[in-house]
Amino acid sequence: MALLSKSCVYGIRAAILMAIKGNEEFISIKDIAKDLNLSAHFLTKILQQLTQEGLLLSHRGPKGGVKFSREPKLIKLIEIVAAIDGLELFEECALGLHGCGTATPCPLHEKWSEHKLVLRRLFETESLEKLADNVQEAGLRLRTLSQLDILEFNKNKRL
Amino acid sequence: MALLSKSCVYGIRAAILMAIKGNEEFISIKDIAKDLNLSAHFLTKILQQLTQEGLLLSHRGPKGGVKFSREPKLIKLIEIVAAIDGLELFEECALGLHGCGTATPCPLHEKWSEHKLVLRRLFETESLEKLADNVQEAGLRLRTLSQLDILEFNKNKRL
DNA sequence: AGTATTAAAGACTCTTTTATCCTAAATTAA
DNA sequence: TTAATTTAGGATAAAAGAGTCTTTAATACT
Ligand code: SF4
Ligand code: SF4
Repeated sequence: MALLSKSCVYGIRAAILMAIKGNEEFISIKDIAKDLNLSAHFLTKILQQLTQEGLLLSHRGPKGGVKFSREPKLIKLIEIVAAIDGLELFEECALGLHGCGTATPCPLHEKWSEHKLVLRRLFETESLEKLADNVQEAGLRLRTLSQLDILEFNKNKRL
Repeated sequence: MALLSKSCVYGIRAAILMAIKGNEEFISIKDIAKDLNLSAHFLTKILQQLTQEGLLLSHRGPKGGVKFSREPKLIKLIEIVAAIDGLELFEECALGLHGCGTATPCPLHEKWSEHKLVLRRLFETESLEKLADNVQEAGLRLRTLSQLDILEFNKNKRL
């Protein structure tokens, strides 16, 4: 199990890429998909969710694409996670018990609920812009790697 | 996305139940499944993984069942997670990038790798016995709830 | 020896996630 | 107005996860 679904990871990567490109004009999803080495159709579906949540604005036709509805600086990672995976991760019990109540807490309750909060803060704190800066500084590596890429990487041990 | 797969959660619940029952004799999987309100066949599959990892001993035939290969006191939660879900959660990047290297870290690297460690320590620290005690003190609630149970719960708002 | 009990193993089904493909609707530009 | 471009949306397919069912093998008890 990964922490986030693949869709969510792709969504985050796309958002970081968009933040890097700035938010001046609409960016075509096809271009983003090409940069990330993803299927454009698939990415379209994912970004649709962000559009429906009001995080992105979209525009059809030539010169169309998507852009953030507000400054990337103000958009936190958790907003993207919430739109795609939901907030379950930060709100549910690690043991998956329903009918939670602090009156009769299940095992792990204390430690996990404390931890959930820390995790949540992490995603609430990180803004897209900060991540974008970080990517640029360190040398971008957002691209989904194909099998060939991985072979290449293993040969070169740097990418 | 949940933190742990359902199989893993079931495995942990079963293990806690077993720890509560003590480790004197083999416990029948059918009985555990009944207590947890799970399919016995399904639980068998899950516990098989723990047996194959050497965490449990199994024995067929009448009076057969499973028991821990060592004291529940010594068994940490992470061992069960490792056997069922693997350690990916504690070892992989939150953004799912391959070819990780601290030389050219991807965004989130610092925060997430720090956090991964905390999460790992949490699972490394909690022993089955401690959880079992906790369950008993607070009033056991390991049972998987059926839809009927949930209705019932919502009526009573306590379980 | 024979029967009942129990885990192991594998075939199979159902659901969810991931991914692809095709068509429709909106929009721009010529 | 026509053609090209681009997101939206639905149908479908493939893969993984969750769960069921049947058969087999081991074991204990009579
Ligand atoms: S008691 Fe705590 S850990 Fe258990 S379900 Fe409730 S919040 Fe989650
Ligand atoms: S750079 Fe850090 S976060 Fe990125 S893949 Fe490597 S370990 Fe994971």
